Amino acid sequence: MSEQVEDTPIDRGGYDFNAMQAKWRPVWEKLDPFKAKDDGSAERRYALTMFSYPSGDLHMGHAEVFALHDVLSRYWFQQGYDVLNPIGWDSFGLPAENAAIKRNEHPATYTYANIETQAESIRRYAMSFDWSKRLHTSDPEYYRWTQWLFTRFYERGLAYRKASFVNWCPNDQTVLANEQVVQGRCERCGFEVTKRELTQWYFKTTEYAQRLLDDMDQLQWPEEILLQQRNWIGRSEGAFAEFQVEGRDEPIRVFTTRPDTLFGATFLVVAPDAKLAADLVTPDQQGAFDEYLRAVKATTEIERLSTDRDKTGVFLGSYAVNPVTGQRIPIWAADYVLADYGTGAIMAVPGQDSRDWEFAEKFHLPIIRTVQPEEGFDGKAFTGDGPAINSSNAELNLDGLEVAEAKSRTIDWLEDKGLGERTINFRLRDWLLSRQRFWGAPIPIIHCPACGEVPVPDDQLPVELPDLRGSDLSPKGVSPLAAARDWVEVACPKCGGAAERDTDTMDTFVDSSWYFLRYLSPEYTDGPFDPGMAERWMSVYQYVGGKEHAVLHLLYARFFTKALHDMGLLKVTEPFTRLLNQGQVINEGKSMSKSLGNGVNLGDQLDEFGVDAVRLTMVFAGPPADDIDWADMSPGGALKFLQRAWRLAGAVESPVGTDPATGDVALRRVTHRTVADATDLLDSMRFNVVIAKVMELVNATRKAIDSGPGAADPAVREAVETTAILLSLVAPYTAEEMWEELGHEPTVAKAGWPVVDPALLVEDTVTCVVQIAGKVKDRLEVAPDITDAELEQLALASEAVVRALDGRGTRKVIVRAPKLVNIVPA
RNA sequence: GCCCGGGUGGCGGAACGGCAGACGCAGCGAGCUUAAACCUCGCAGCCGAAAGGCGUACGGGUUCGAAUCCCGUCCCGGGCACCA
Repeated sequence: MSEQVEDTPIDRGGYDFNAMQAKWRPVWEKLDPFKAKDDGSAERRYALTMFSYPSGDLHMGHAEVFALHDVLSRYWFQQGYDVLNPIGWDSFGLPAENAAIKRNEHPATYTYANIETQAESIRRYAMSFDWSKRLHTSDPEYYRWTQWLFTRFYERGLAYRKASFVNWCPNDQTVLANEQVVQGRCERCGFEVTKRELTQWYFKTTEYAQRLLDDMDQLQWPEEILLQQRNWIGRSEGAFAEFQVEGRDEPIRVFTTRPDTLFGATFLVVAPDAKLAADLVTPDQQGAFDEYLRAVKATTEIERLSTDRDKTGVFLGSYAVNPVTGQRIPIWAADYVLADYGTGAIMAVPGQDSRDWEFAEKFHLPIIRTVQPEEGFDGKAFTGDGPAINSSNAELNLDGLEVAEAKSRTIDWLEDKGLGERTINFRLRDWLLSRQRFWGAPIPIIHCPACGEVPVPDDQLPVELPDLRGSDLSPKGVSPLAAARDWVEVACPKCGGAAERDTDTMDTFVDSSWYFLRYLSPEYTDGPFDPGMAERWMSVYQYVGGKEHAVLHLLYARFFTKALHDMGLLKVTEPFTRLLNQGQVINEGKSMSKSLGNGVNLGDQLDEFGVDAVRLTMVFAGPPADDIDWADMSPGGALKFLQRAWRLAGAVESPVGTDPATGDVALRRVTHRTVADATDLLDSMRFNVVIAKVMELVNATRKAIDSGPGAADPAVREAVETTAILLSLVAPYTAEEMWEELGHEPTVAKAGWPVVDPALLVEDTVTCVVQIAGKVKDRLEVAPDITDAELEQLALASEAVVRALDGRGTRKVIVRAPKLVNIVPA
């Protein structure tokens, strides 16, 4: 498509976006208008966009999120807020490491080269960032504080190490957090995830589960994201219940949401990979169990998760006793029970649970219904509500009770007997944060044979990465750091004896869980951030970014903020008050990818249409949250509009400073109405409609010049100056050029938001619609202050109404002066 | 399977329960031009010559009045998915 341009150069009528871009960039860089003042002269607003991962140059997705983010930031600048709008890079991570292996160099080389490329592109894209706040998470000055925070978490027991079966990506050769496993595949590379038993570092996110739920009502976030987080946290109310095991002192504890069905518990199931299973297996079942466990470990997550998969399991040889029936019930191991949810053991109630039913059917275990299914129910397990049946013993009688009542009676009984209690369980797991890769912040822990885990003292931070490159970094299943012996071997900070550094690095999501705090004071050396700055600027007023981070970054950042609050480091408990999720930029109905070959190169688009036209296209495409199919867009149309707007500036004939008061009232009304509408629309983030309104203003101004009061009318200057200011949010180069043409000094970015004269929002006449039975029959031009009675009379006298009524009387007349009359004929 | 979104012209999308289709793209016509491009102006949901009728996925309902609210159905997109 770019060939056309080369063949027949389009006459831009003097509008030359390349020249504008070259002309204004240095001027703006000198003026540096977007630095946060922090002097108390204006209300503060922290505008944040998700920082970039430096994997290459900017792409179409960046172009969209930046365009939307910049509209808001520039809008607030124009309104006079003291805006903090920082930019930085999430510069640790695997791609740099993989590139370094391939090119036999240090990951930093690739990383910082890409950062420079992106920084240059961002400047060209005319983003209103405060560059003095710039940071990179891979700088030692940054990760020093990531490590400092880790040790604070460690001291409070919020960071700990444990062995368990963890998600392992065989391709990236590292463990993954739960949140990074999507449909059984590695979120990053798409490889099938397997399980490995490893000792890993965790953050205790579960300790904050309830507060993460509760504080959601402070957040003005898309409901969709809140819902996803709610589901992810997965609160469920129920009870623990204890089952005595034959020949064992310790009972088995299970978690159930249906304590009312206890009478129907005909067997127990434990997770095969839980320690409990190994404890319970009897010698004669040992062989069968070992074989089963081996098979379970060999299954990939994908297989395990497939719903239509047959239930598998093995009898452990032991028996427990149902506490209400006294029945002897067998204990099985099966992989439909998860080791790390609840207690890793369940009471199976096949009558009321479809998974248990399936299992019972397959292995010929008894099924007892304890809830009366509704009339005509022909299914298997009945999971609905209904009266309890088969549920009584000498002490407890549930028969006839509805589920809710039966639940609470059972729990009361269990608590009474010391056999269990009411509880709440969460689906959320602790956050696995250690990674066996190089390009990340080293975990600041020293393992000492005498003292155990010893956090690196604050004055020895940062623990800098050793200089490894090329094949030193290739994945070996253990961290590459382990091979750097002179780095690993250190003196224990406590006893001075020989000790070793922890060789894992932190998940890059740790870096991004607090970067918005470091932005406040990136040079600060007395702590991770300046507490005064945090008090003045937090929480982030508006966060803009993609919804792919719904349960990853956004949940982790919330967790960090709460933990920091509890440590007394932060006043606020939530990081981001408002959230805007932009859609994706796709092409021809599919997301852009190399394999599909449907990628659109941002650089090409910018070369062909210019920065302003691309930004305008992104903003005008539709509601910010919707995906943009680039194939449906017309950056050429956006460019045409910008030229049309720009030409207005050259047409204005009145001198700068002309008082608009004597100008053409009709055009002035359009101008002021446009500003009023745009203000409301921007406040509700309906940017595409704002653009439509500006287009209408441009059209009205053109008409005023050509066939109205003419180019010398003061209202024309007012309209064009307003256009320039409104356009400065989305097309800064064009707007600046117009502003200069109009006789002003740069920069239009801080010209100030136009003031609306309320008197000009009142129209002379209003179009009143006259309907008969809801169908429009006539339109009347009436005074805006017409009374209901007058209007009704006028409407009934209308020729069209008389014709349509055709002699029928009126049954009812609804009058909504001055806009509408609806006549209901008899 | 469960839970969310969403279905409006050829296309992207507008529309406090009150003129459906603003604004734009593509299209058509006119002016300017030797011609074209650019630019400016105009037309444009569908059927119909017109009057008029029909139209916001489909079927019902509430209402003086429904794209908008309620119920049911279908389709598309997304999230979760053995969480006891």
